[in-house]
Amino acid sequence: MKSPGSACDTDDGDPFQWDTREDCEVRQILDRIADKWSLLVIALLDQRCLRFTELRRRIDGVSQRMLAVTLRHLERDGLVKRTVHPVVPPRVDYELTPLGRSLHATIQALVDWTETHQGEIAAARSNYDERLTEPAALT
Amino acid sequence: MKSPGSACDTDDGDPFQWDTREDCEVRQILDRIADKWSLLVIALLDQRCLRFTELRRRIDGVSQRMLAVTLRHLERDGLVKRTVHPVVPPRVDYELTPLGRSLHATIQALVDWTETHQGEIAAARSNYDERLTEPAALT
DNA sequence: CAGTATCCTATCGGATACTG
DNA sequence: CAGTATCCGATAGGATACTG
Repeated sequence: MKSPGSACDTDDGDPFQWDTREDCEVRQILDRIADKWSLLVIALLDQRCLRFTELRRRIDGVSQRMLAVTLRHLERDGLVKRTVHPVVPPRVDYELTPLGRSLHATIQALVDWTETHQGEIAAARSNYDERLTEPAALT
Repeated sequence: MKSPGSACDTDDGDPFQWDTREDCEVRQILDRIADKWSLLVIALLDQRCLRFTELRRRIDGVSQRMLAVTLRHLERDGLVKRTVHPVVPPRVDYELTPLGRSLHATIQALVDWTETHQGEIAAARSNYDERLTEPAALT
């Protein structure tokens, strides 16, 4: 029943299935940190508390809208604490919660991995790309 | 020059800037694992080598197109090895490279974090949401 | 200052049809 | 079996204008 001579045995009898859709828990947090600006915001706020405009200045290229949306998401997930000071002009401080700091520490492992292996990845990409552009060495 | 009475000192004099755009290295791999199917493919292939159709069956809801695109990306980044067996009907095996296994191990930390803290996240969301729907307790 | 509202576009990903 | 090609809708995100 099994195809021999292969490194992979294909007994697809065992029906091990994964939580394939959005109900997978890790998706929730992955969608959060993977969007364009969240990770940057978390990294900055882990250094110190910042105001809205300070964040805008430090994150080059972020639009006012997207910074607001990003902060709202992070606040909703309990990763960022928003503090409104009732003064004029208004002043709002953003800081990481303990949960946010904990997440940032965990993400740091991924950042470190990327720095360590970025050379391998770049090499793999070059290899893959040139293999497509010059299909010369066939023999 | 500084606004006193705040927990946050706002000396925005220090110009610590981040790599805000796509040239940030971690973005490369974050964009890879954060798309809809890559993480699932990596997780499955870390258990064992699989064929195209086997992956399709195990990943409920993935389209033929997106599975192909996902695998091509992972292959290009050197995370997945593609092996074509010259037989009819064609047979193609996919397996993680050592680099891919290494990445999956690193991601696992994030998965574990999510499982540990999903309760806190859910609680924060409920809290945030109900605070919007019932703005009653103001006093 | 710290947002919200509106509009618009680019990319992601699904459905379907076709092929070596 | 293992894809590719084409079309098409949904959504992320940018630009701009307005507000408490």
